Amino acid sequence: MAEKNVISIDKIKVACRDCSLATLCLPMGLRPEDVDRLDSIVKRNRPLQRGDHLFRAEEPFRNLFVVKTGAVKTFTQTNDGDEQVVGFHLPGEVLGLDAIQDGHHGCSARALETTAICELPFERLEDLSANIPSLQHQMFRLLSKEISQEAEMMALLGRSTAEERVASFLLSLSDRFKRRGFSATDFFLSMSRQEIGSYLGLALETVSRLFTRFQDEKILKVERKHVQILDMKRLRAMVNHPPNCERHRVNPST
Amino acid sequence: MAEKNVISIDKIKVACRDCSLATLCLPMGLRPEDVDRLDSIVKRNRPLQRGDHLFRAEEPFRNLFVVKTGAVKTFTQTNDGDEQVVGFHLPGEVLGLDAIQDGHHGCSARALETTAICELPFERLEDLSANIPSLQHQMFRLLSKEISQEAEMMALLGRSTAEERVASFLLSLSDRFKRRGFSATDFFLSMSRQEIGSYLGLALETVSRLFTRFQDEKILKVERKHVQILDMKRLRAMVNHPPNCERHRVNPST
DNA sequence: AAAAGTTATTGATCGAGATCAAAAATATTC
DNA sequence: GAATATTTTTGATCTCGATCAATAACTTTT
Repeated sequence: MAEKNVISIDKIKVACRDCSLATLCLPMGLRPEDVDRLDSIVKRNRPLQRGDHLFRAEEPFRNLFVVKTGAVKTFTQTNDGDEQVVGFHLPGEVLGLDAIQDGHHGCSARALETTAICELPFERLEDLSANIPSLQHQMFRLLSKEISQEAEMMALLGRSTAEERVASFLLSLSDRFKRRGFSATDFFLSMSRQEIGSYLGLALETVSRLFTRFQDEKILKVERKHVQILDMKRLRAMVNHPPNCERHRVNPST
Repeated sequence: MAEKNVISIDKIKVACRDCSLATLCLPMGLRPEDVDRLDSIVKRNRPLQRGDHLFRAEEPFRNLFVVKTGAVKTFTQTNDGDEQVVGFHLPGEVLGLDAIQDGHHGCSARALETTAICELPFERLEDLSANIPSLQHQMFRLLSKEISQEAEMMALLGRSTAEERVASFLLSLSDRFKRRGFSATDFFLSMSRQEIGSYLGLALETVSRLFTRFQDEKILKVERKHVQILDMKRLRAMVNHPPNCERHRVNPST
C-alpha cells in the first residue's frame, strides 16, 4: 500500500490546453491562443499532502487557486474556538474568490487528501482579463456562480431538515463527481463526519445516524468513507419534496 | 398623511457624480471622467411602489440594479410553496449578481417600500469594464464582497442560536444604516417579522419573542417596525461570545 | 501483533425553537 | 368610522436534532 499516493509529476504539470478540466475551469469559452496566454501565468507547485495548508485566514491575498486533483476544505474559526467548514472543493473549482474584496483571506484552506493545485497571480489575471474580453466574461461568470451556489446553501441551511441537508450534500457530490468523469453513484468521501456536520450545520452524530438510516432504507450503501447511491430517485425526492408532507390537510376549511 | 410617499423626481435622477451613494456604490475608486462614462449607461426609471417586482426568478438577466432609496427583498420559492427570503437590499447595494452566471435570475426581487432604482445594462457594463481597469477591479471587488457576505451568512445559519441570529441581523442593519448617514441606533424595519424569520431561518414567533426579550432586558426598544438600540455593547456581545458559555468546565481533566 | 490514537456508530436524555392556537394591535377597505 | 384583513404578540405543547456517554471499528505507531 506504500505506493497508493505516488502521483506522476508529468500528469500534474499538464498545460491548460491539455488539461482535462479545461471545460470546467477558467479556460472555458476561451480561444486556444487565449488559453495559452492564461496558461503562461499559471504556477504549478508540488502537490500538497493531506492536512497541508493552502492558505490561512487573514493572510494577504495574492493568488487564486484551482484544485487540479484531490480535494480541499475551507473553514473559519467559530467564536468558541473550533472550526466551521464553509466549503469542499473538487478538481476544477476555484478558491480564494472571497479574498479579492479586501486583499485578505477570509478563511483557511487545507488539503483533505494529496492534492495538486494551480496557482493564478490575481494581479496578472486582472491585467489579462482587461485584454481578453472572454476571460473577463468568464471571471464574472465564475464569481457569479459562486454567489448562486452560496445562496442555494443559505436556503438549505435556513430551511431544511437534517435529512434534506444530508441528501442535498450527497447529491451535490454525486453531481460534481459525474461532471468530472467519475462515477455518480460510487465514490469516496474525503472528509470526516465531523467535517460534513460542520458544513451542514449538524452534529456529527446526526450525519452518522442519517447515513445509517439511508442504508437501512436501501437508498445508500455506506461503508465508512465509501458511499454507493442505490436509489437516486428517492434521494432526489427528499430534496424536492417538502420535508413535512403532512400539510395536505384532510379538513378543507377556509 | 397622504403626502408622506411623495418623492421628488429631481432627487432620484441625480447623476452618479452628484450621488451621495457614490462612495458605497460602483463608482467607488473611479476617476471623475470614468464615473461620467459609467453614468452614461445608467438608466433611472420612476420609483417602485411597495410590493412592485423589480424582477422575477427565471426571467432573463439583462441588467444589474442598484437601490438608490428605499429597500428591496430578494426571495425564492421553497418546494412547499411559500417564499424564502434570501436578502434585504439597502441604498447603494447591487442586485442581480447571481444571474450573470447563466443569464437568468435565480430569485425574485420586490420593493419593501417606495424605492428608486438605478439600472445598469450588464453587457454595456462589461464593455466599459474592459476599457476602464479601475471599473473592472471594482466589479471584481463587488462580486467578491457578495461572496464574503454570503459566506458569513452561511456560518451564521449553520452555527448560531436564534438569539445570535437576531442580534446579528440588527447589528448588520445598524451598521448599514450608519454607513448611509442614518442613525445606527434608531431606525424603522421595512420588513415584517415573517420576512425576518424567513431570512434568518426562524419562525416569525421566535423573532417576535426575541424582540420582546431584548426589550425586557433593556437592550432594545421595539415598537412594531420602530427599533431603537439601547445597549449596543450587549448586542455585540451576543454575537461575539459563544452562545453556550458553559463549556468552561470546572473539571480540568485531560 | 499489541498499544495508542482517531473516527464512526449507537443509545439515552434534554432543550431550543417549531408548531398550534388565540388574542391583541394595527392597517386597509368600504 | 365600522368592518375586514393583516401583522404581531403571547401562551402551551411537541419534536427534531444537540448533547452526553459508551462502545466499536479502523489506523497508526511501536
